[in-house]
Amino acid sequence: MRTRGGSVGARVIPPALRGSLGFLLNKPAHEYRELLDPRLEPLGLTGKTLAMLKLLEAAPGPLTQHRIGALARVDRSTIVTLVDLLEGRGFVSRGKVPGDRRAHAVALTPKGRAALPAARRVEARVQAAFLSGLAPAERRTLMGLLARLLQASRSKEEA
Amino acid sequence: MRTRGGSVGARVIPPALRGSLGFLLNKPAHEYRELLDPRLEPLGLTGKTLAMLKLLEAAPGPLTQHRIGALARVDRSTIVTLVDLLEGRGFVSRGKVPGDRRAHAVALTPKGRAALPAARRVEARVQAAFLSGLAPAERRTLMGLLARLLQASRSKEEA
DNA sequence: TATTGTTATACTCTATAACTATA
DNA sequence: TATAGTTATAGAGTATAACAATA
Repeated sequence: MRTRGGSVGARVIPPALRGSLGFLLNKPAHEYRELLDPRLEPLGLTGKTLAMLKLLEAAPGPLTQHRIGALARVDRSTIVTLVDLLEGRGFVSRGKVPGDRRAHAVALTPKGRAALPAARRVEARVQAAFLSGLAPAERRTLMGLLARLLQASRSKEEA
Repeated sequence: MRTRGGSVGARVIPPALRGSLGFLLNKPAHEYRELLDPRLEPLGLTGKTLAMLKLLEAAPGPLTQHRIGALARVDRSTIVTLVDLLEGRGFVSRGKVPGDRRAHAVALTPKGRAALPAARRVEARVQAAFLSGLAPAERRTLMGLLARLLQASRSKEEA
C-alpha cells in the first residue's frame, strides 16, 4: 500500500488548500529553513545569522542593534540573542557608538567578513535546489512578489 | 525623530535581504498568521484548524488522522492536537473506521459544516487585505508559484 | 513486523514586560 | 519621559521517541 514516491498522495496539494495563503506561505518557509540551516551549520551560521551578516556587510559601517531590528523587522529582544551567537563565533563585535553610550555598534569582524563568501555559496546552492521546480524567471517573479508583499505590509508600526 | 509612517526606515526591504528566500518566506508567513488568527478567533477557529475543516469538507467522506496529516504535510502527533481542538468545539467528530479498529474516522459535524461559510468570508477578507499591494493577477501568480514550490519539494518522504 | 493514534518531550521562532543605563 | 540593550518568560508551531492497540 505504498508505491515508490508515495501513492499515499501527499505529493499533490489538495485543492482545498490551494487557496489557503497561510498554508502556502508557512510550509515552504518551514521546509526551506529545515533545508538550509543544517547546511550552514558547519560554517557556524544559520539562515537568520547569515542574513544579519549580509545586512552588516551591506551597511556603510556598524549598526546598532535597534537599527538591525528595524531593518530585519525583528524585535530588539530577539536581536540580542542573534548578536550573541555571532559574537560568540567571532563574526561580529559589539563596540561603542560615539555620542550614545546606551547603544552598541555591531560591526563585522574580519573573520565574519571572511566567512561570508562560503556561506553565500552554500545558500545559493540550497536556494537553487529548493527552487528547482521553477524556471529562473519564475524564481525571480516569486521573490519579487514576496518582497512587494512584505513592503506593502505594515506589520507593526503605523498610526 | 519619527515622521508619520516611519522614517525609521523599516518600510523598505534592505537590498541585502532581497535575495534571502528564508526572509522572504518567513516574514510574510508570520505576519499573515498574526493577522488571520485573531480574526478567526471569535469563530472558534485558527488558520490551521480552518484548513483542516476545508480539507474535510472537500473530502468525499471522513478522513483518518493519518490521512489528514499526509494531505496537510503535518506529523500525525501534531494532528492529534488539532483534531482535539476541533472536536472540543463540536466541529468534527471521531468515529470508527470499518475494517481498521486502530484508525479514527474524523468527520465534519453539521456544526462544523455550518461554521465554514462565515470562516471563509473572514479568511477571504483578511487574505485580500494582506495581498492588497498586489494586483489580482499577481496574487494568483504568487499563490500558483508557491503551490508549485510546495509540490516540487519532497519535504520528508522520498527514497 | 508495521501502522494508528497518543503522550511526553524538546526545540525553534518570536514577542511582551520589566529592568538598567543612559538620553 | 523616552530609548537601547538585556533578561525572564510565555506562547505558537512543529517534530521525535516511545507506548498501546491493532493490523
